[in-house]
Amino acid sequence: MQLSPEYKERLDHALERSGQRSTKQREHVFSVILEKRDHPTADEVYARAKSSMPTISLATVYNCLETLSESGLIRQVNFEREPTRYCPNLTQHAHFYCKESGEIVDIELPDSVIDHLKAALPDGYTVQHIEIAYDGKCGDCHD
Amino acid sequence: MQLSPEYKERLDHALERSGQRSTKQREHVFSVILEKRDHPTADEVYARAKSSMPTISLATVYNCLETLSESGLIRQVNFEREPTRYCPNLTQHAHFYCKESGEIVDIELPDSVIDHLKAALPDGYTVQHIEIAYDGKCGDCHD
DNA sequence: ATTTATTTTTGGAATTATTCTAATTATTTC
DNA sequence: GAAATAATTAGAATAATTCCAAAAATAAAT
Repeated sequence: MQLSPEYKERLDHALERSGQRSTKQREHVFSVILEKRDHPTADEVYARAKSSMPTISLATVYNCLETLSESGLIRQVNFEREPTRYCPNLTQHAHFYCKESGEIVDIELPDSVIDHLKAALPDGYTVQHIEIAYDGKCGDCHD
Repeated sequence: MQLSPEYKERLDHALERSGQRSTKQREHVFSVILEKRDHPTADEVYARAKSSMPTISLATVYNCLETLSESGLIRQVNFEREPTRYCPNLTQHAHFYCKESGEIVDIELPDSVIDHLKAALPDGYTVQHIEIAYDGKCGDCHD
């Protein structure tokens, strides 16, 4: 429930870099996301955050998630029309959504795959981000 | 504005296969999507559909897009939290979203790329679909 | 062919995730 | 510590989509 010194420092630096203040709420939301390394929705983050900071509001959770994303400390993950989820894993990875269990699993991707994907683009295109989402059935959901 | 015989047949077969009826509205929505091969939202489809079928309702457009998707005649495309778009290109392809022009471009992907992506999955996982969305700047938007 | 049963369409209301607003509170700067 | 700036809050507003119940269309059964 407490942000480790190195993450606290990372947070402060990232916020400073983008000209924003370090606040109790931002720190708390960040710690909530780091604590259980899954892919919670804003509502879930709100529920978890409230348990040790009962006065925090949903609007603030949305605000914090937004600033954390902008500062590059977390990532947003979207599946179809479902509510946006938030992810503290900053490495280059894709997401696998298991239609059976609802589980979302990070899939680490070798650079070579990304290179191949970039090579598929027409000349003159510059890429900022590639979002890759699998769906299917995860290992636990097989017989 | 008129569905060609081969597409009419394809529509009827696909609907029959999934136990649904062929209706004027479904046919019309399908033709609207095929006519201009871009990536319209439901609202845009509604606007285009109304011009030659003024009585069609937005709810029906949503219904038709849903049944066409379920029958495998069109695909849904999602970018972040933006409204769902619909795409008549059924080949294996990704989408490039140009942040400058808003343009969405189909990117054809060689099988090898898909194979590499599948290979990145842990053992025991089965994939149903892989959604790949690039964003960045397209060729037209460079100096 | 009519009747009966099943699907679709329709317009509007309801839902849901998210954003906006204006007032209050906290943080930084002078 | 006072003034300026930024962040938080609660609740209202928004926007895409879905739900609903009645009317219309299509198919099946007599």
